[in-house]
Amino acid sequence: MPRRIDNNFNTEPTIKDVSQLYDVLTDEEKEKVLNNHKVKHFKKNDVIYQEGEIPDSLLCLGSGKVKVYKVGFGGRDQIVRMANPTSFIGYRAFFAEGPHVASAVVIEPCTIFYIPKAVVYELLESNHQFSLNIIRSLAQELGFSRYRTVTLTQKHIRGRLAESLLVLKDIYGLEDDGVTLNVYLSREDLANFSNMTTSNAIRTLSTFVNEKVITVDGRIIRILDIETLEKISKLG
Amino acid sequence: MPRRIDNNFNTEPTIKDVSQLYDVLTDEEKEKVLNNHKVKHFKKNDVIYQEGEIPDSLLCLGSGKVKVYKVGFGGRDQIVRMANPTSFIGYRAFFAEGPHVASAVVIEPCTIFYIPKAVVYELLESNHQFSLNIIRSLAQELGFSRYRTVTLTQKHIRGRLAESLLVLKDIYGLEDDGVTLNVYLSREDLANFSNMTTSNAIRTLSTFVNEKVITVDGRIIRILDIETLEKISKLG
DNA sequence: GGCTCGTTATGTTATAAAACATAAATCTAG
DNA sequence: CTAGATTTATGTTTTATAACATAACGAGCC
Repeated sequence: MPRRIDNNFNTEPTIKDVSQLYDVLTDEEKEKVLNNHKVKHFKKNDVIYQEGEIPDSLLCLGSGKVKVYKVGFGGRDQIVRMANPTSFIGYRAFFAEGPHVASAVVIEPCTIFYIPKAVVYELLESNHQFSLNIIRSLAQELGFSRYRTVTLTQKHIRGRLAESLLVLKDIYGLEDDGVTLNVYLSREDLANFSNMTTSNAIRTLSTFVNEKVITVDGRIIRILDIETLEKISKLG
Repeated sequence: MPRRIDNNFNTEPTIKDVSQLYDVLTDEEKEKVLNNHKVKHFKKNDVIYQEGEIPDSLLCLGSGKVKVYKVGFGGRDQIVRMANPTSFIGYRAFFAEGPHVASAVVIEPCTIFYIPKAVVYELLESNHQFSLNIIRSLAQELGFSRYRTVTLTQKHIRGRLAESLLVLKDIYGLEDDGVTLNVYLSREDLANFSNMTTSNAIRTLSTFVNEKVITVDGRIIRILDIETLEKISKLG
């Protein structure tokens, strides 16, 4: 497989990049956040948190890529979210004040900011715009989750996989060439994101290649014909 | 079919009953809400809101029962929520500041309180505990939605229907006899809640009756053996 | 009382997708 | 550089569930 391009090699992120948080704070609040957060680095396949753990900090993904998945019944996992910078991760459990009900694992090397619970709750109290941002994030993610429930239960395999590729494009974008999906998942992850077996993900990817909708080179996927891909996604 | 019992015949609800809202307000804020809300009544099968509409008020269900569903691809609807008093409805779209992506229809006669957008945003600004309640609600509902995504995609028909019956029991409870589900859905609604065809909902209900797990009398469902029902739900 | 329409019930057939079975290709570690 | 493990690929069989087809039942209406 060709080398992956590291888009962040020259820009080590800081918590100031988390605009959802930092942009709405007063100078005093910014000071508090800057002095009261930790930075951790994770490498590929590291576990960031696991189902059952109780969160004690709010986590922001500064750089890298993360999958969030629930362990299913027949052994198959369901990826419920693919997170991109700079968004909060594990924040659903944090704000529900309960345990994580999914696990987060690194797809691409990550920088993660940890803001202690007490600090976050002080911010929620002092800064209603921050609260509004959290509310809006949760509301949008709930909308996405319900949409996915319907598509994952009702669309056929081709539609589900096509949709997943389009969702990944929306989340991570394309590389400079305008066709290469800027995320490299195993067939198994792709299957777990699309609610199908790994075999069927492989098979269906192959048919997309045969139909000249995409090309596949290892884990690198190039979208050749996005209109057709959207049509496949729509028709189910 | 026997007469349905109206649990609210002697208690017309008011907005003061919406504890998630009213209990955290200051006297001044209570006054504002009391003077600035509308009450509407709906009868069975009425549409409260529809996919695509833009919400301009926050809605609270004072009494009654509501189904929230998304129109699927193959014509089959997916019920994404069954709402009970006294909870907010349609609030996901309201707080995401976008259109409704699902429709809400009355299952049992409803009283609904409408609080105008401007008033809600004033409250969010002045009362951080109210914001926290909204955040917690959304976070919990997102957790439920993701859980359902996994069960609806991975459990088999029996497991899905068993789980739906248990979820309905958790939401609406049982009648005084301790066995009768306190909600009366058509087989079609039950199917749309459980991601299956109406035929299969009918068929599977019958097998549960044969196995003496439940009894069915029209739309009245009695849970005879909840341990077995939980086992069926767990095993998929 | 008989009629119509929506709902419930049940049997049969078709099919999408899982499960199973190998094998080839690729990566990883010693 | 080789050996083992993991991932990808592809063909075959099995099965869960949708789709289809009637029919019985019940509620509301003339």
